[in-house]
Amino acid sequence: MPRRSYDQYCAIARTLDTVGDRWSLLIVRELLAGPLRYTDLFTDLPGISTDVLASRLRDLERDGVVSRRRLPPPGTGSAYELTERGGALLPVLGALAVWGGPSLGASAPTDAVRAHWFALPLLARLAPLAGDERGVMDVTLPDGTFHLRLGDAPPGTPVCGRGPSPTGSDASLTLDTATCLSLADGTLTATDALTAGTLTVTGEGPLAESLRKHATTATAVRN
Amino acid sequence: MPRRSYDQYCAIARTLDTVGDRWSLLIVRELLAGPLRYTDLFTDLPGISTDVLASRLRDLERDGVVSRRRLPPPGTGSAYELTERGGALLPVLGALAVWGGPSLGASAPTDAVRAHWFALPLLARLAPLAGDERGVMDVTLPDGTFHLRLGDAPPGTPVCGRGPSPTGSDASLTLDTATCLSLADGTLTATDALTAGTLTVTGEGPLAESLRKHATTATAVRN
DNA sequence: CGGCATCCGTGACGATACTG
DNA sequence: CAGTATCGTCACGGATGCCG
Repeated sequence: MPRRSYDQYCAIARTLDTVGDRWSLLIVRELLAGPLRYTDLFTDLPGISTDVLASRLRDLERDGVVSRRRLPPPGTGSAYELTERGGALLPVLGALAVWGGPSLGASAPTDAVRAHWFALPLLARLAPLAGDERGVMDVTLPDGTFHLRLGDAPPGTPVCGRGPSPTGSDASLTLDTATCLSLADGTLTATDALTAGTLTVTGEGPLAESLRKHATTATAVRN
Repeated sequence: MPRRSYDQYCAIARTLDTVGDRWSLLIVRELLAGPLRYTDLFTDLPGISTDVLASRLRDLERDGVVSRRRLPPPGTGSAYELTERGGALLPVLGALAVWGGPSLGASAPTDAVRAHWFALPLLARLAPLAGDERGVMDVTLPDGTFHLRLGDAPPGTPVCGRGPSPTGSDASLTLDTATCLSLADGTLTATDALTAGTLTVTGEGPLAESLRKHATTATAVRN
C-alpha cells in the first residue's frame, strides 16, 4: 500500500492501494514464475530503478504479497517469493494479459522481450483445453523456453517458470512467434492452431492426450 | 497510455501502459455503471483532482477506452462512456474486486462510501448462480440501491448502474451490509446467504427462479 | 454552472554513484 | 550481491481562475 491511499471503501480501490503502484504488478508477474533474488528480479524488469525495486519489495512484503527467504547454504543472499495471497493475484494478471493481447501488435524497437512473458497469456488461453488434467508443460518458442503448470497445485507452487521444467514435463508444446501472438491476442484459438499444425504437442501422458483430443474433436465436429 | 511506457513486449505491461496510471481503473469502474458527465464523475471519485481527471479522460479517449458524446438537447454538456474495448475491462475489475474482498475489512473513518461500489464484487459472485438466464436485478443495501445486468448483453450496455434499473428489473435482491461484506470477501457464498435468509430474492421471472433454485438445490443436497 | 486550464508545493520516479 | 544515497525531473493533489 502506497503512502497515498484512495481512501475508498471499495474492494477494487483496496486492491489498487496494495498493488496499484507503478511496477508492483510486474514484480508479481516475475515472481509467479518462481522465487528470484533481487538482482535477477532487477534484470528481468528492464527500466525499473534499484531504489524503486527495493521500495516495492518492502511494501509488498509488509502487505503480505511477497515474502523474503534466506537461501540455503549452496546459494548466497536471499530470495523473494509470492505468499499464497500473492499467488492469488494470478486471475488479475490473467485478465490483464487477455485484455492486452489485442493491443500487443508488433514489438517496438525499444521494447524489451522475454520469452516467459508469454507464459501468462498462453496459460489463460490453454487452461480450458487441459480439462481436469494436471501437469507441467514445456513451451518452446523461437526466443526461448518456459513451462506452465496446468490444473490445481499445492498453494505456493509457481504456475510457470523460466526455462524447461526442472522436474520433467508431462507435455511439450512447440510454436512459432506468429502463432504465439495470435493465441495471445485471441484471434486464433489453441484448437485451431493444433488443427493447423502450427502448434504441436508431444508427450504421452493424459495431459498431452487431453490437449490433442481437443484438436481432433474440433476437427471431427467441423467435418 | 502515460508518457512513460514500460517498453516491454508483454501483454500485461501493455495493459498497464494504458490503464495502469493512478485513477484510470477507478474511472473505468465508474463508467461501467453507465455514461457520466465530467462533474458527476468528479463527485463519485473522491480525492481525484480536476486536472488529473481531465488528463486521464483525454488519455483514455485517445487509447479507445472511453468515448465522449454530446448529450441530446434535454441535457447540457457532454458525457463520457466506455467503448466496447473499455467495457471489456470488466474481467479485470472483477478479478481486482475478488482479490480485494478479503482485505476490505471495516471501513476507515476517512473512507468514502458509495453503494454501487459493491456492484462489481457482487456481480463476480452472483454471475455463476444466474446460469444462462439473462436479465436485470435490483440490489438494495441499507446505504442505497443499484442494479446489475446478468448474462450476455449487447456491447456497450452497462453491466451495472446507480439506483434501481430505469427499465424495470427481473429480480430484486435485498441484503444487509454484513451479508454484502461477507459475500464480497468470499467467506459467505450467495447460496448460503439465500439458505440463511440474510439474502432475499423477489421476482417472478426465470432469472429470479434460477437464483432461488440454487439455494433450494444446495439445501436439498446438504440434507 | 459545467468543464476544464493554470499555478504551485510535495512527493514519487528514474538514473547514476556509492557502500556494507 | 543487495541494496542505500543523492539529485534532477515529473506526476500528483489542492486551490483558484477562466470561459462558454
